[in-house]
Amino acid sequence: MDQSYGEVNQLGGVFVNGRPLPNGLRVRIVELAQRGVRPCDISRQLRVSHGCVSKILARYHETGSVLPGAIGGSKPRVTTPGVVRNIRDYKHSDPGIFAWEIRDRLLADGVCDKYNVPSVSSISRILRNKIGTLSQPNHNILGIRAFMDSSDQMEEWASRAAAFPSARAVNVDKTVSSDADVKYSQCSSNLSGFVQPCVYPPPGQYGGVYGGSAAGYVSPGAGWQAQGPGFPHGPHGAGGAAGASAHCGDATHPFTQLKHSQRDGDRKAGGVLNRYQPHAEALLGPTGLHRAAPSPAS
DNA sequence: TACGTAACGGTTGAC
DNA sequence: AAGTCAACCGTTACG
Repeated sequence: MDQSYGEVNQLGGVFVNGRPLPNGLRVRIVELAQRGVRPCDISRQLRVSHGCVSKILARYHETGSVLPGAIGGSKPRVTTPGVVRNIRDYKHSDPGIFAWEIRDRLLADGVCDKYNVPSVSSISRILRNKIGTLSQPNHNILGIRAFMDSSDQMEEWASRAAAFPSARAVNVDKTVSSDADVKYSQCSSNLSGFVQPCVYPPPGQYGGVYGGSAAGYVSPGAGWQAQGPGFPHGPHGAGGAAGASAHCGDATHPFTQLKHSQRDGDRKAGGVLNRYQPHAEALLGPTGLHRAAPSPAS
């Protein structure tokens, strides 16, 4: 994390490998596209690779959000102690109950919703590895104590196509960058009316770097990411991000664009983004940058 | 030439 | 505390 940030692409633009373009630049891309500027021209004008322009526009059209997805983090577990306890109760009250019946009951009883209910296979595993052992005094002999082991949760998630509600949404603002405003604080644009370029926090950041030529590049400091805590726990989401503000010119605006998006299909299909956040639309507030008719896939 | 996208190398954050 | 893993990123190259 040194000053070594920043590389220059073929167009002379500066970027940081692995990090999202500043929101301001992302907004700018969408703005230009809405004005009818061709992607190739946007690419040249902003010195952003056409692939990136394509991705951002595709993402925007698909999800209505210009914001990057949440980077890093882990999936929230679904087999919480409470859920396991319920499963155990169901099993005790009806030893012959099937996993799928337990699943149904978890939903029916409101223990879980469709987004965080464990898969049948997960329930089976819980019954086998946890509940089963709990009722068998000799389970220690076998050393089967892996209660809520990590492999479990991963497997659960893998088997679970369902999305996890707001958990993901909340993660968005962590990548909320700020720099943008430095170069792209155009409150006048119609898009800016919806989304204020967010703030990559503090000084020394990377901001101002983007979109310019390499010559204009000022080695950014380490403050580039003032990301909040990870999504599962952090005060993200509408609340968390609402607390943040974005600068637009010398004015500050509440940052509200929290909409998360579906994965762009980079390497893996169906990123967590979409899985975690079926309710993302709810977060696309009036101030969020949205299309006329956002239609999140799925 | 313009564009979509797979591959790649990188960062991030929870576990 | 450090390592692993699976998300995400933007660039590049290819069709």
